Amino acid sequence: MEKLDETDLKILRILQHDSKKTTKEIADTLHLSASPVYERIRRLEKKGYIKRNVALLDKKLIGRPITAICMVSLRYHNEGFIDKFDQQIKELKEVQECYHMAGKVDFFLKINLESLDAYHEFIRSKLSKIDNIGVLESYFVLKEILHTTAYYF
Amino acid sequence: MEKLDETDLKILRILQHDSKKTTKEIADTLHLSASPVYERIRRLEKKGYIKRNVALLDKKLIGRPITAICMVSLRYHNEGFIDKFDQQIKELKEVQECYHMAGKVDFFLKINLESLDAYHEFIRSKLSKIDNIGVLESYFVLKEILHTTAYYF
DNA sequence: GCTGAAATCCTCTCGGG
DNA sequence: CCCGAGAGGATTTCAGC
Repeated sequence: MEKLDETDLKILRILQHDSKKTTKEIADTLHLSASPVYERIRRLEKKGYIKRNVALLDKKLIGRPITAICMVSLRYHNEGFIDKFDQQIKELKEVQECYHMAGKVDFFLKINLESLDAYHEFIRSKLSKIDNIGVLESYFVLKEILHTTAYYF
Repeated sequence: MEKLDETDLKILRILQHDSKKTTKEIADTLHLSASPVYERIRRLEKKGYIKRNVALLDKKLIGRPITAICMVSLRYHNEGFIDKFDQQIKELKEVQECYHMAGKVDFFLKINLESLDAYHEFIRSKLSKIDNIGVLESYFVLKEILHTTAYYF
């Protein structure tokens, strides 16, 4: 698939907001029959445009109300050290997002936990155990103003 | 629903990783028949534990490869000003996440765009048009180390 | 709350334009 | 690329335990 046409884009826009829409429903809004929509979705999945389908949960209801943003700078910046940091971060299930950044801060982390106590314990027993961390700054989310997984395109 | 039992939790853990799993598949792994799994999922949706089901797209393939983290501090902090900021941010489709923070930084924003030029234009023509912004600092994502919507529970 | 069966709807395939 | 039809499954409901 070299390029997506407008129909593909429309399908992606629908599915990134509601992946439970049936092919028939989508077909109806696009004035098509089910088969081409079905085939297109399958192609979009196969080619990686759609990475996965997930349920988004309510973090407060499931008992993980605390979100922290953590800014980390490494002490040493050789390739080996950065790769090792990557690996170690991926082991930490509490980390939802981790980005390697350009600039004076090396990494942004988004961490989700059940309480502030748990955060304290997380920093103490897990994050600070990772070698090579120079600076570590934590910020706490007071309120989620906006949170979507959809892209604007 | 006052409290979730272990079966509910297992269902949520499965669905937040793959919402396309059929009730039958889930029922098999939990050694149940399809009906109770079906009923539980419906209850979990109705009660808000499951907020929505979405397709996660590949941002590079759909042409939105640039992610920026933006830290914003307001000049004035009255209630009215904060609410107004919330409202104005929600209008900006390029903003995927916005958190009101505790500490010297007031807001974290995650912004997704097609290019650095588009980011420049976004700041110039949209973000900086919002009243009351005091400090605005941008960071760019070099590499996404980890990005999941699943919670660890 | 669970099971099993039955009805309905959707998914998925395929012949044809 | 699309349509339409048909077989096989999944969803959804419900009586019974």
